[in-house]
Amino acid sequence: MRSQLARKPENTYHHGDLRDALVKAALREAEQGGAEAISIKALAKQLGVSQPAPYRHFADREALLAAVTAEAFRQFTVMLREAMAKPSKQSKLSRLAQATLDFGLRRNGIYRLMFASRTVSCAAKGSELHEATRETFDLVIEALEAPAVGYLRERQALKIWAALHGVVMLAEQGLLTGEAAHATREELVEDFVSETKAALAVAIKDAQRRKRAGA
Amino acid sequence: MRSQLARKPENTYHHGDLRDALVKAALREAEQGGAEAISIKALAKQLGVSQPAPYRHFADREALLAAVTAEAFRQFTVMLREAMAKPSKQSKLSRLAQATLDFGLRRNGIYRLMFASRTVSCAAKGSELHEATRETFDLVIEALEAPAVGYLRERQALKIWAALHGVVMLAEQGLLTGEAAHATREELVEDFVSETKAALAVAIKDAQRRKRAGA
DNA sequence: CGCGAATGTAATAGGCTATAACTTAAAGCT
DNA sequence: AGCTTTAAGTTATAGCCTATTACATTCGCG
Repeated sequence: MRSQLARKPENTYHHGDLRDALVKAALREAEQGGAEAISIKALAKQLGVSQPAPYRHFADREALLAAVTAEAFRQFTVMLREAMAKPSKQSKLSRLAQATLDFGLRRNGIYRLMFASRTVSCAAKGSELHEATRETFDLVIEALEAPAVGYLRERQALKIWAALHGVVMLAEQGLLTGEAAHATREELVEDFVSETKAALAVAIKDAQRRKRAGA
Repeated sequence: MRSQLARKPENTYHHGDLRDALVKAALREAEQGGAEAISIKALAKQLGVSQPAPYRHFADREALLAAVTAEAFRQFTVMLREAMAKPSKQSKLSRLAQATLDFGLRRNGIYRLMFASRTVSCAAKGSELHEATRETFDLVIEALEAPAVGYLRERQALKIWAALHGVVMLAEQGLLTGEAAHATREELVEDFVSETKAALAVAIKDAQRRKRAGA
């Protein structure tokens, strides 16, 4: 198998691994401009194949976008895992949160593809994509480092996950820049992290008290 | 001036108010499908004018999108004001929050145009669009119904604003549906509302104590 | 009334998606 | 090895969309 980003060599007929090369190249295009920046024709040219060649691997543009988004989720998940595994003074949750913020801003085109496009919300319930989003969310639960306490752990995970996405959104929109901000993105994120930890601590203590009372 | 949504009458040369009609019609198209659903050609046909006619009013598609987004912000702001003004047992903040959620889900295509597209983040600092986003944010501050306490009021506004956007995002993505959710969107939003009120109350008491100590 | 500016039209160029019909090469079978 | 099947790529082409150019019509103001 040949390198995935390579152009087709001049005098060969087959590319070698066009499908993968398309996804990777599309991901690079989407980094800044989002889904709109992905053009099948342009990708084909870039990789040195004819325009219709990509259609051997993807039924249409939507199918390519779905594959790209799934790959984006995989990369995102890997990145979060690394951030959580890295030894640090910060808590796992804090590291996950800051890593999410970083990803959302640095690779915003891809981030929008993942969290603000129709591609995902249209994904069927059992689809590769839908599973990928749940897997990422499971990572958030893991980052809480809390025992299961009824449904409260999932709820806290949902809440901080939502809050993080919101911070990325506002930051990208320019509401968190300039002198008007009164708080950096990182500070806001840490606020949410602390609140989550506090709420979880209360929930855990409550659960223990109920357990003792019941025993 | 003729009705803004009307087609051009059969035998007239001028439409009457094409610019406005284009914006309104585009807004209707974007309601479900977002920016991608807006086609200048299709709009022209719909309104009974030739394809190039819209270019008399907008330099290019981007310009139309910007105008549509600005109009969307105006409608959004009006809607929030109405929700806040309506007499209710709920607090202003709660009503603003639930109204935001409602708008974000019901008119998701438009919502994405407003909060998750490049159109806004590319808007210059003094532009119509940038001002519109700030105006909306000022409404959030107003909804807090709290006195200015250093920068803390703005910070709380930013936080709940971010959280609300995150909830819309997750809901649209399907993470808040099904048995797995353990919390409705509305409950999550109310959680954030309560936390914001609590945090503000603390901040206000703190400020008063500092004032007394200083006096 | 008449003229200029605003607004609309027809014709056209160029980019993109997607399909159809044909070609090449790789992989499997005897 | 030689034949066949199939995966993967090519050329040609249709159709939609954006955008521009050159021309036509109407509105409104002096």
